[in-house]
Amino acid sequence: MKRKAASEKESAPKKNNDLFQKRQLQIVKKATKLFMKKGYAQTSMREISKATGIDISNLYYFIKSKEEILFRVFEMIHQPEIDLFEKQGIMDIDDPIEQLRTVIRELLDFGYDYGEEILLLYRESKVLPKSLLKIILARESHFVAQIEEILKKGLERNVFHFEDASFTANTIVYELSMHPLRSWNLKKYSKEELINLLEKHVMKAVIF
Amino acid sequence: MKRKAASEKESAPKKNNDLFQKRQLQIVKKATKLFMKKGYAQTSMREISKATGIDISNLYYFIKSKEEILFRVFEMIHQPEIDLFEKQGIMDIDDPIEQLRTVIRELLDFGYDYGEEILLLYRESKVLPKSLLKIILARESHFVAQIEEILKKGLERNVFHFEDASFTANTIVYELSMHPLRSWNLKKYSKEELINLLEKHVMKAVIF
Amino acid sequence: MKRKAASEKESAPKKNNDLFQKRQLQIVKKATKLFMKKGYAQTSMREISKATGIDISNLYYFIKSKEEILFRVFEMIHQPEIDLFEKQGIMDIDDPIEQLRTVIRELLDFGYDYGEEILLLYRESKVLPKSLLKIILARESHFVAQIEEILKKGLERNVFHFEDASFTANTIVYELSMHPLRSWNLKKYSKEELINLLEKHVMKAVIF
Amino acid sequence: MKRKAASEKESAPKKNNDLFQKRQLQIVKKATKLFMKKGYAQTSMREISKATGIDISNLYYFIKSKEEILFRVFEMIHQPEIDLFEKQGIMDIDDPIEQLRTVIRELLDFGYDYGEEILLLYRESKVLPKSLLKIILARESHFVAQIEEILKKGLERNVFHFEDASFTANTIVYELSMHPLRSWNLKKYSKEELINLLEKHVMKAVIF
DNA sequence: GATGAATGAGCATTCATTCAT
DNA sequence: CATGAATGAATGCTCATTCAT
Repeated sequence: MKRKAASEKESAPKKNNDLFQKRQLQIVKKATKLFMKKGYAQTSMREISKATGIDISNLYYFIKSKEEILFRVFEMIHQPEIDLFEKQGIMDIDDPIEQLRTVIRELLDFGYDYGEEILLLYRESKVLPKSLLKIILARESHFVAQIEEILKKGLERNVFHFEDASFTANTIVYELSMHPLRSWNLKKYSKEELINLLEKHVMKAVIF
Repeated sequence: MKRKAASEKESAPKKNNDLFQKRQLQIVKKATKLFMKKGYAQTSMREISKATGIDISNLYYFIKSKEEILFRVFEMIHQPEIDLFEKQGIMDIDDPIEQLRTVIRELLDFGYDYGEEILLLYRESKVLPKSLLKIILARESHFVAQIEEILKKGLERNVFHFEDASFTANTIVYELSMHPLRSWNLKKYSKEELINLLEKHVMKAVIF
Repeated sequence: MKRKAASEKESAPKKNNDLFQKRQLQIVKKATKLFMKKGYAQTSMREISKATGIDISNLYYFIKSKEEILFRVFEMIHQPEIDLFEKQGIMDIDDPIEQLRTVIRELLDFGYDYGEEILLLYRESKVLPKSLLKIILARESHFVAQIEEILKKGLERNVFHFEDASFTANTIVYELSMHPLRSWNLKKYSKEELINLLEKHVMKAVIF
Repeated sequence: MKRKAASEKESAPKKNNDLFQKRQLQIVKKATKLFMKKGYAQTSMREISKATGIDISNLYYFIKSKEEILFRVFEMIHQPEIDLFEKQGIMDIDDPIEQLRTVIRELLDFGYDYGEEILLLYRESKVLPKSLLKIILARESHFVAQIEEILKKGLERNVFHFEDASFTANTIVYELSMHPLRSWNLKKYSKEELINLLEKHVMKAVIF
């Protein structure tokens, strides 16, 4: 129902300065919360304006369109996943079992805390135009590929057993989102219980 | 002036006749397609009107609100899942392994064909008011409970091994939705390949 | 989908500036005329938009709802009545007869010129929600109370005679609205004739 | 906002029979209640249909339009006023004072009991097209004229004193509607108190 | 007499976005 | 950087009324 093509304004690369980026971040963060609570379509720019305290026309000084906000929300959600591999030095762990276990634990932890954000990702992707959606999915794929690598290494060293590395990597990533996507049926488990159960479930799938 | 309170509207379940129900079905079916393609919020009643060929005001003769359409869409999607257990005589199979395998195959098949519908379910549930959402989730829970039963039987007979029946049942149901939810990363697999891979993955999780 | 609850809208009393208030006044004034001519329910926002030359969506920038317009119409009609006592120094007149006569003359004059507005008040009050209606009625009561005071003073000084001050004050106020409410049967009288007749009628009721 | 001219259908004078008129009455009575409670514009034909239990399209078999219902409502409200003079043999009373007093008492009594109906009359007259409104107003005028006659007789016999018979008759009729029109400010009085106060007020105006 | 289905115009309100200052 | 005002299109929904059976 878009009003107009986002129109590639690009007008103002003038602001690389802090304030500009700070404001953008502020907008995206508040928007994330609103989108999670009410859904993207049900959240109006006026509400984002009110929540941030930034006047509605000024809002458009910092972002090009509502769509761009959603895109940046998605970017922001992905960031921690990406950081994971870099910051925690996971790729440096040699033992594949240990390595996978670490990834899983970290991700489950993340998935538990950022449940709503992940849900948002699944729920509202459709809103994005193909071009932007592609960027998001590419990030995801890269992430899956990293897990695939770990799996392959384990397969070579004969500590993992499974048929198809790519499929298995996907399964693992998918399972890590189980809690956010099905939380209503998992309320009876504590965070620790759930993480333990899922960890075992995933490891079982690759070990035997 | 606020729209009239939704009250006083219940009144008329007078229409049990064919045409009425046929029209309702027609509306819900077309709406399903539109919702899948564009998202619920992005689909207007006018579009549904156009797609069904039913005048917009007449549309409201058959359904109470846009929300009701979504609810009925969800109901309709759930129906085949529910039928599964009843129509296929699955609950009559004695051997748990055989029984679970049958359920999985049936469900995967279903999940493959109705991918977009399932996606819709995950994506747009949030739109429904709590009261209606509860009804949808109750159906889901019932469905999960049936799988849990199979699992428990297998556990008693010592052919299945896992820690927590409820959790495992949830996992299985969740995995069955993997294809619809992550299709973009699974395009390289044929339907058969995917079903085989998933079947093995699930069975592995309960057998060992 | 119900219109959003009226809540969260209060937010912005930010605009004290001229244009904003000027526009509001412009809207209310035009609306008054339309409401008088066609009735509140029969006047659409589109018509108000057209009459004011303010785009319909911009209209909503200045007023919250059609209902609010009606409320402001009522407020505006009441204002001159209220001003009467303050501006004309009526409360400073000592002689009750002279004082009452002045009030009557002023009000009749007002009632004659603002006949349609008063009619509107009687006709459309029902549209307002209780909370707003209360505000309107409170103003009326205050006005009646002021006349009651005059009457009581006259009673004490033994120049007025009647049974019940409150009732009589109400009667007087009511009679002042006679022309607007029954104009169709009073067309044969000129403004002066009518004012004279009514003045005598009212004075008679309190003097003897 | 009328949809279409009432279109002088006239199609069916076939039904002079009881049932037809009974149904009409039933409709008008229920409609009166709804109009009083919610206002004419805010009452939909669907609601009238529901309240009467008569199917909405069948409703149109008995009445030509929503407008006609309102007209008949007005007719019905007027009827008792008209009956008054005939049924009670008021016109046969010789003494003007006694006669006027009787009229007043009867009318006040009526006005008290049918307050809401009278209010409806004042409130919604505007909805009627001129042609129908004329009929209603003619009835009113006839009614006023009857009171005028009584006044004139009293004037001739030198028991009444006032300047203008027509004006005074109008005033009296108007005052008789005081309770319905200003009930919010008169709640503190009982029916008897109010009738007594008003009776004295009116008689005072013609006697001295 | 009664019913279900249809019609088409209309409604109040909200939206994302832009412009001039 | 910030603000008030404007724009124009869209939205979900309801209306009085009529038609064919």
